[in-house]
Amino acid sequence: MRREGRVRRMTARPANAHQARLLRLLRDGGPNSRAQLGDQVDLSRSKLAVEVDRLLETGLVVADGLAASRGGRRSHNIRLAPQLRFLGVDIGATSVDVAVTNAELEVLGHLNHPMDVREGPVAVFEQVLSLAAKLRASGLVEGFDGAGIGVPGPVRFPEGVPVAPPIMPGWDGFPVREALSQELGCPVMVDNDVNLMAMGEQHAGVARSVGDFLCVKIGTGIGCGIVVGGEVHRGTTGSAGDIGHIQVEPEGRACACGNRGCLEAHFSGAALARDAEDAARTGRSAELVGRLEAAGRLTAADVAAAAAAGDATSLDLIREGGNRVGHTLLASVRTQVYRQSLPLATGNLPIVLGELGPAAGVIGAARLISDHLFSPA
Amino acid sequence: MRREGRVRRMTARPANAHQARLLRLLRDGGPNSRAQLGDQVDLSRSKLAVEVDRLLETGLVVADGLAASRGGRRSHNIRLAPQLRFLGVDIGATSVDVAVTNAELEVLGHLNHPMDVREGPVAVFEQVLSLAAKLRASGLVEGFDGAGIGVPGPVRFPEGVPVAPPIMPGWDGFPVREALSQELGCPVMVDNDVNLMAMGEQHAGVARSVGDFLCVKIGTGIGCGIVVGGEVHRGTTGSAGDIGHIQVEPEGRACACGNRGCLEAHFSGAALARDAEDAARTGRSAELVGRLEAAGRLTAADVAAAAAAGDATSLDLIREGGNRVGHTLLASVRTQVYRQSLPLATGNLPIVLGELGPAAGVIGAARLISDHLFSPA
DNA sequence: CGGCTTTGTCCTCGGTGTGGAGAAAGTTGT
DNA sequence: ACAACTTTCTCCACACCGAGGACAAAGCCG
Repeated sequence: MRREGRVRRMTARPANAHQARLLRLLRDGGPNSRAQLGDQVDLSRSKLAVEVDRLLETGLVVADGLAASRGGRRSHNIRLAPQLRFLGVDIGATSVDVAVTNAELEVLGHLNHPMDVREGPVAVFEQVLSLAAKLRASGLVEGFDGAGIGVPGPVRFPEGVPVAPPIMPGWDGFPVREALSQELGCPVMVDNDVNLMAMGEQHAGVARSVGDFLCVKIGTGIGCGIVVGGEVHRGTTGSAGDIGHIQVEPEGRACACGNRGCLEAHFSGAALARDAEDAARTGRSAELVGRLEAAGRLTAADVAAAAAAGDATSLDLIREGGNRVGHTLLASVRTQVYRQSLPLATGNLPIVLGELGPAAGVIGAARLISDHLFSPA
Repeated sequence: MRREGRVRRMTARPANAHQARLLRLLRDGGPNSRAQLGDQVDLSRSKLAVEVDRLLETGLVVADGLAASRGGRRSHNIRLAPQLRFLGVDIGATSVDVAVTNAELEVLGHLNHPMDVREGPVAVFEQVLSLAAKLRASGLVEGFDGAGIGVPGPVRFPEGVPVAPPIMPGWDGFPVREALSQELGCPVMVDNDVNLMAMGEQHAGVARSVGDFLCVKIGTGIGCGIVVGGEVHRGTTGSAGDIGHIQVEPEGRACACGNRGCLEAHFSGAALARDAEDAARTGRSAELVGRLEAAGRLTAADVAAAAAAGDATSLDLIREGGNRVGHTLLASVRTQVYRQSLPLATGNLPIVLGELGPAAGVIGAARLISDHLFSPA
């Protein structure tokens, strides 16, 4: 006997492409009347009714009252089952984000915890599960119907396993998908964090209704999500967007990956150093002023050292760097790109900041798993 | 009454996706037995028989004797109608290539004629039609069932119209597809020449069975064909692969497009100059030796001037530049790419020369139109 | 020449989607 | 309040399509 009040988790999957299509329409467009759905799918009314009825039987969608009239008899509203829950996990280099969404990918709860990814998969997973438990305890959710997870490095997508990740060597080959699926008892999909950020902005952010775009994330590392024809392009090895370690300066600064002159080592580091010198000159941090006078200039390493020594300004710089630098950075990127390319190519090429911030990753993760579950079995 | 000996041109189109699939299998795999086709398409024998019979009725395919036994009753061979003919046209900056192929895209005849694309669409079309007439006169073909044409610049693909092409300003907005279709009396598709080169190498060249690759063409200009998941990616404006006018040197050499420091202005020009100095030092060309002694160094402009003055070596340099430079160039590109990227990304990244040479463009053009015609109407 | 395999054809049968008829449920105008 | 019109939903008959089995034809092998 089923315990009362207990919510059955999603077991069914769409039986065919039509049902999958309907589920995605309801996910992306929210509740819809049967008639509205009919306008969008090019099926006969009878066929549509059959498919909707089957979805109702499986419990994936539920009836939701009557829709407003469009001039005649009112249609019945349909929506995705309200108790469906997806878990979105975004593992960054220095923190993990965990969020729970409904089937329409609206974030119902979101937690963040600072944590170094280099502590390894076991420790990070413990943290992820503890955050997920906290969300569960809040009463928003009794269980998860699926989970998406992003990691800061290349992923062999079909298996959900990181491969040769430069900034998280301990994760190489760790069966992320398999392990998390075991722990949570639900389907899991794994992807690169920047790909998920791209999917998040595509679903609910600045890239809504854009079919082709690049999503560049400048954080601890630099990565690039590539969306072609509405689909994320991962490349054979899952490293298609791994632009952080392209060499931009032949004999440049040493990088964590072992090479010299990587984009990542220069670009994000240099920006941080510039900001630190600013802070020193305006006297905001005695610690930085001291280091500046001693060395004549500041580097990213100085900021890191000052932060380790407890300097609040440096900590702020590191923490907020991404956001604060954003707008100036954007202007300079725009200038460079527009000057260095043909007007035809850039004429309709907006370069803008993402609008979801830290939510992009977890929303993208939820979308990843929903795309997986809302596809024919 | 139909005149005797006259070949009816292709009028039918595949009626559904299954037929389209079969036509492409026959195009790419040559004649096949019904049984072999059955192995590849996942249809019941009855269904397959029906679709093949319908294709036979339309005349798109013909029976072709008995296949070898595979241990039991021998199957009947099927092949694409042998009289089908596609015209492939490749308009380069300094010459036009025109070839005729059968339905399996085998080149039956190929003509080249030096010609400056800047003479404009009317003059170039006249030349193309004259070359096509010459092929017709050779008896290989009585008419064309479709034509593909490549032009050296961005194309608005659905309409088949060049847009803002830097090296052929007179072609901007000229209705290439419409005009050629009128003249030839058959369906025509238009694309960028580098995209067609990529399709050619994909069909019959070095990129066979490769789903994702870039095809870089270094000629008068520099362009890049982008193939993602087996499909050419053109971008919204058709300028996705237009890398020739990316600025690589902030205050570099002036380019025909009006900017300074374009990849195209530097890269191909510099290589040419290096080769010219070589030629001068080894005393192969008195003209170049003179210019070298006068100026201390040689530039692409010097080579052009020497060629204009009738210097044979310079003419050869310009004409054969692409091929001869190929291998050295390739080595240097390889070195740069491999050093500047992560091993994961480049581990399985061959960088090789195309193997079709000047045939790549026309084969790609034939493939473009065959893809169009061998798709559901 | 007899068994075995493969291929082609025919036929039946179940599933599927279309489109019409008609009822149910609203809106608008008088 | 009522008539006329619109929209939505359900039911049903019908055409079509494709799968798969039965069987015949054609070939191989010993």
